[in-house]
Amino acid sequence: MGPDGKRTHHCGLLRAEHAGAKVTLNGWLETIRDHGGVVFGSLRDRSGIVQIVFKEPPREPLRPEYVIAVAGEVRLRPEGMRNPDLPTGAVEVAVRELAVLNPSRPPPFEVASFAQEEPNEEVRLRHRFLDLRRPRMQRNIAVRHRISQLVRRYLDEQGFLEIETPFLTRSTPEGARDFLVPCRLNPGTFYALPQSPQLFKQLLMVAGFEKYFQIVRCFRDEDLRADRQPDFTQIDIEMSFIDETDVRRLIDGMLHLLFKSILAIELPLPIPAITYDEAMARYGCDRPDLRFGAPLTDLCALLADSEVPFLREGAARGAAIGLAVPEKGAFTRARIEELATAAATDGGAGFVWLRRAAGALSGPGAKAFKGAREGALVEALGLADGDLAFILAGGNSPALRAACGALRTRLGRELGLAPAGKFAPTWVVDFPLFQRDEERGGFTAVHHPFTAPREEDLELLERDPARVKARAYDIVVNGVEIGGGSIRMHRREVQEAAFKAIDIGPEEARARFGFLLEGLSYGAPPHGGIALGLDRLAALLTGETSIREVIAFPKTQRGSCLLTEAPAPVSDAQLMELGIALKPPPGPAAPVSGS
RNA sequence: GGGGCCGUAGCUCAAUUGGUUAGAGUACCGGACUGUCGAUCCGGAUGUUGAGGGUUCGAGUCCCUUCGGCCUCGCCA
Repeated sequence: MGPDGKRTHHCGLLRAEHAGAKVTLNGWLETIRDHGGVVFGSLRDRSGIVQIVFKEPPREPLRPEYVIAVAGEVRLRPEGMRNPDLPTGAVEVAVRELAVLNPSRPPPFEVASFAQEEPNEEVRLRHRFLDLRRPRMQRNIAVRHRISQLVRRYLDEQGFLEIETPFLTRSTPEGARDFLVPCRLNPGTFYALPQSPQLFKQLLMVAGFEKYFQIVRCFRDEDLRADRQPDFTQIDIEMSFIDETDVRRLIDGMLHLLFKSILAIELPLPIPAITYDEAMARYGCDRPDLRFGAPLTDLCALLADSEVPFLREGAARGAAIGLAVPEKGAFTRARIEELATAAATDGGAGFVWLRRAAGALSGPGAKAFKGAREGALVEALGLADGDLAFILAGGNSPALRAACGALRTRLGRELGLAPAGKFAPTWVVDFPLFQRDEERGGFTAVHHPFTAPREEDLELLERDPARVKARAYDIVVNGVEIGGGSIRMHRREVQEAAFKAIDIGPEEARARFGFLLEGLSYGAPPHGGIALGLDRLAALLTGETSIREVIAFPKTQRGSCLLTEAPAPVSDAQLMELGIALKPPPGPAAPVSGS
């Protein structure tokens, strides 16, 4: 070993062909197995694990997670002592020299590759540097890297330019809550961290770059979820002189490349599309999980003359839905009632349920389907033997659909209806442009206020905004929204008309988005784009259910980082410099001290 | 802001209906051992039961408050 102990080889790459080689390895000691006369260790670096052997006891104490350098000779292991579970299992390194580069305190949890007990997430996040040392996390982070690199190369080959946009920018109080950053140079003013580079990428199109992309951090101050962090990463794309199909084919190709490179799965192209209306009708959800069937079935016609009052009345109001799943007796009666009750409550409806077994219907709902109606129900729902069916009726149609959609998702999860390893990507298209704002009245943009309406709906913009369809598209895989985008309005008049439809007057539009309107009036080309959630994509491709598993340093549900303990108070001096005074915390007045 | 689950040794968990000194595996410390590979064997030490309050003869267990983690509804153009 040289004086610096630098490695000549990587642990996980040693093979029989290296036998006889003099090597120096650096890494972390995974385990130490001391037999008195002979001592074995497993040495780990990023590439993997190899066994090291000390024929004489090491002079320094060795413990798990010590960082060491060893020099010695690669040897074939004696016959019968190979380890078939290890890629390096045919060899071992006989150590002649050892240097402890750095000892380690006993780790709070086992880092070793064989460790089965998963420490709880709080402990993992508090010691994230150790958690990330575990093989699973090493792999996840490496896959994420692969995705980024593949995407960069793909888009570069397609002629895209990677262009950065500012993080310190202007608050545009549409959409999510902004994170604000006080500006010292102009007391009382604030930057906002971008919710997305939306306006900048459109202006880059005005600027004539034609094809832009960026793998970029976005910031939204909203509540967290398993698939939502306050700062998250988008693959952001914008193109000029294109239509919806161009964007979709571009992303089809990107996903095909990613699935092939990372999972060795050949996605059939083109990725199919379903309209928003169809998704809502069949799955009660705008991001349906198409890995399994169990579509919602409209039973209004079948139930129009039902003897059961609530079924008949629901059908008359256009709110009667049936749903069948291959349950095969997996649920208890109580569980079925629980699931149905929850859905019925959410949908403002009543319910019955029944089973089909040995060709006959049974269960509390069976008596509502006697005689001819039985066959009609079996056919309508495609009821097979072992199926469980829910029939919900009442309330209003959209609410009932949503409730049934949630029920379907839940049944899919609890019954394991989605085959493992299956991926069902789909585009969702023809979204409405606007939705009613229940709180404030009027309309808000479904996607964002820069999304173009369909050409044929332009005249509806003023007359009947609810019926305007958007040139927007979401890409959904296995019930997860991976990304979404739209063709934008590139003509100023259309953009202003759209603002008007969502009650943004000319002054307000100028104040908030003046620079965009300006840009649009100087020869903006037709353009559109999309943004994909890199975190969600990485979770999907690693098989993780939370994006925290593919983010090196994620935040908890309360938005704090358990490692750095951010967010944290700042000093009075810092606040003073920024011209910021904190209000006293709310709550009961502090008791008078003393006496 | 609402609903749900959870918090016991460094870690993963147990602890009967509220009842003796809160246990186990693992990690840790000491010892033995020349072919293990999650080594084995012998021995040892390890607790603010998240925190605070209450009920009770007695609380890990019941009640209230609070802190923290997770899931979820709202929210997330």
